Amino acid sequence: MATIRELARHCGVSVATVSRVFNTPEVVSRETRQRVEAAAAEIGYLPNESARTLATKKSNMIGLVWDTDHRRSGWRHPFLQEILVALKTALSAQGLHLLLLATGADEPDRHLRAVRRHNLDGVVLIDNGSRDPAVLGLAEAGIPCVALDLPLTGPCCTYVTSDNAGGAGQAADHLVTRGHRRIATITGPARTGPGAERLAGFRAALAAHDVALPPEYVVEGDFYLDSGRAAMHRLLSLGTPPTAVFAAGDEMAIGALQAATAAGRRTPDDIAIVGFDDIELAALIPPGLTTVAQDRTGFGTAAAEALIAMIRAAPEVPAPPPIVLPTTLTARGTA
Amino acid sequence: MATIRELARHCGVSVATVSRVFNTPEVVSRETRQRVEAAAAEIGYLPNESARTLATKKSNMIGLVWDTDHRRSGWRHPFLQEILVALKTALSAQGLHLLLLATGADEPDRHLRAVRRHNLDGVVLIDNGSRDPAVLGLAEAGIPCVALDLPLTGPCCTYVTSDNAGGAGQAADHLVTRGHRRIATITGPARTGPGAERLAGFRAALAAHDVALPPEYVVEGDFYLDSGRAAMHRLLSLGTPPTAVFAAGDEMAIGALQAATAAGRRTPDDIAIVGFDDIELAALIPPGLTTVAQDRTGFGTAAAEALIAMIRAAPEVPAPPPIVLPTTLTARGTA
DNA sequence: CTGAAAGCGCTTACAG
DNA sequence: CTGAAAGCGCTTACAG
Repeated sequence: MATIRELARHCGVSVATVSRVFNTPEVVSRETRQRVEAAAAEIGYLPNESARTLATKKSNMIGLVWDTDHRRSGWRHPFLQEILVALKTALSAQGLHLLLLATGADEPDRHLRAVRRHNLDGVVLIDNGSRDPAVLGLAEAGIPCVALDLPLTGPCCTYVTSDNAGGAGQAADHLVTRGHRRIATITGPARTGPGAERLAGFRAALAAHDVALPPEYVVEGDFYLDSGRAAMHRLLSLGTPPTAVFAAGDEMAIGALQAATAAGRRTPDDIAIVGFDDIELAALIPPGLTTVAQDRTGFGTAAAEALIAMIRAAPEVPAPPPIVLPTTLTARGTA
Repeated sequence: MATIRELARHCGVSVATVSRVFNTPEVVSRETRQRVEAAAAEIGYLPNESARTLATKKSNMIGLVWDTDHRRSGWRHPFLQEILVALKTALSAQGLHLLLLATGADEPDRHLRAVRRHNLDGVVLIDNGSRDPAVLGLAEAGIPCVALDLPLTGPCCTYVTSDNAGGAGQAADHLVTRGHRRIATITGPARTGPGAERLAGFRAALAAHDVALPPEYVVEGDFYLDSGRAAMHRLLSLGTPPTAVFAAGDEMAIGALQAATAAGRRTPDDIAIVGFDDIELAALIPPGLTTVAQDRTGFGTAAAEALIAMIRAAPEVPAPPPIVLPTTLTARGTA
C-alpha cells in the first residue's frame, strides 16, 4: 500500500503536488501531472479514502436507510432490486458509494448518528414508515436526503413518487373505455399515501366520466393477497355486483382474480380486473394482469439526481421540488 | 460535532483515556469510565469513523460485490432482498456496515482497489460470474471473502450454497413416492453449478429407486420461463411422454405448467410438476407449485458468520469449509 | 505552478 | 490505571 508520501518521493515532488494531481489536476503543469500519473500507475498508488474523508469532511458515501422492520414480516418491496441497481449506477457515475445503514436499536437519532460518524454526504430513504422520528430527525438536521414514496420535505429534502392519482385515473379510463359502468375499487390502507392518492385519482376519473362510485363499491384492503381475495368475495356478493374492479396493488388484484375464479366468474368477461405496480407476477399469471406500471428505474435515477444536486448546491439553494414519475397502463388479459 | 479532545477536556482526562473508554473499557477505572460516558452522552460525542479507520486500518465495513451486469438484463435474483436483510442484521450485530461497491469499469482489479481504498475488512459476493477475474483477484489477494452460490475457495475465502444435489433428490423421491416412473427433468444450463448439481442429484436419486432416466427425458433450459415452456412442449410430444417433470428452477416450472395447461393437460393428474427455489409466485399460482425451498435467510446469516470468523481469526487459520444449506420440499398442488 | 507546514480526529505503544 | 507524544494518510490555505 503505497502512500502519497512514497509516490511524491518517487517522482521528486511534494505531497501537495501529488494531491493536486488527483484533486485539481487543472492546476498543475501538464508535465508534472503526467509524471505523477505514470508513477502512480506504476507503483499502484491508491488514495486512502479515510484520510481524505478526515481531511475534507466529505466521505463520498451516501447512506441508504432501508427500513426492514416497520412492515409486516415477509413484506417484500415490489422492486427494491431495480431501485438499488439504478441508484448504484447513477451514484457511482459521480464517484459516490452506497452505505447500507443498519436499522438497529430504536433510538430516534440512530440515522443521524450514523451520518455524523461516517461523514455521509447524503441519505436515501427506502420503504420507511411515514412517522418514523429517526427519519424526521435527518430532515430537521439539514442532511441532504431524498425519500422514496414518502412525502418528506425540508430545506434539504425532497422525495420521488409515482403519479399515483394519475395512474389510478388511467385504470379508470381504461375500464370506462372498455364499456364498464359498474366499477368498484379495492383500495390500499387510507392512511398510506399511495392508498389515499390512488383512491382519490380513481374517484376523480370516474367522476369525469360521469360514472357513479357508490360507497359499497369501495372496499379497503391492505395491499396483501388475502385482503384482495376477501374484498372480491364481498363485491361479488353485492346485490348489483360490479363488472370491473380496480385494485390499488397487484397482489390484491391477484387475490381478487383468484377469488373471482373460485366463484366461477371468468375474467375479463364476467369481471374485469386492473392492478397497480406491474410486479413480475403480473405478466406470468394467466391470463395476464392488466395493470398500471411504475417507472422502476426512474425511482433510483431520479433519487440519485436530486441528491447529487442538493449535495453540490450551495446551502441556501432550496431543495428540488418533489419528483412525480408518470405511470403506464399495461393492458394484458384481465381487462 | 464534538471531538475526542473536547470531550477529554470536558471531563479533565486525556484523550487517550477517552479512547480507552470506547475501545477497551475494561482497562479504565470504573469511576473514570462512568464520568466519561456521562459526559459523552451529555455533549453528544460520536467517534469519527474515518479517523478510527485511519488509525487502525480497519473500517468495520464489509464490501458487497453484487454483479448486476453479467446476467441477462432484467434478471432478478430470486431472493436478494432476504439475503440482504439477513446479512445486514447479522453484520450490524457485530458493528459492521455494508458498503455497496459499484461495478464500474471493466478493470480486473476494480474490487481489490475499492477494498484497499476503503480499508474494507471483508467482502461478500452475490450473483457473480464464475470466471470474473475481479472476483478471483480478491481471493488471491487474501481478502476475507465469502461468495454466495459460487464455489470460490482460497486461504481466506469460502462460500455458501444450497444442497442442490440433495434438493433435486428430494424432488425425485417425492415423485417416485407418488407412484411416478416416467419422470423427466428440465435442467439449468450445464455450465452453471446449480444446473449441474441439480441434474446430478436428480439422476442419482432416480437410480437409487431403479427408475430409468432416458436421454430424451433430460432437456436443458436456461432458468427462464420460456425455456420451461419450450421444454414441456417437447416432452409432451414424445412418443412416451413423462407423467412427471422436475424443473430445476421455479420459473421454468411455471413455464412448464403453462405449457401443459395450454396443451390440455391437467396438473397434477395428467402431469405432475416439481420446481426448485420456492419463489414468491410458487405459492400464489394455482394450483400451487410443489417445489424445493432454499433457506433464504440462511444464506445471509451463514455468510455473515463465516466472514466474521475469518476476520477475527489469526491469518494462519484456514478458511471455514464451504457451507451447504439443507433444502426443504414444499408440497403444494402440482405434485 | 509548487512546497513547507498545520491540521483533520483518532489509536496505541511507551512510560510512569 | 493514566498521560504525553507520535503517527495514521491525506488536504489546503499560505507563501513564494
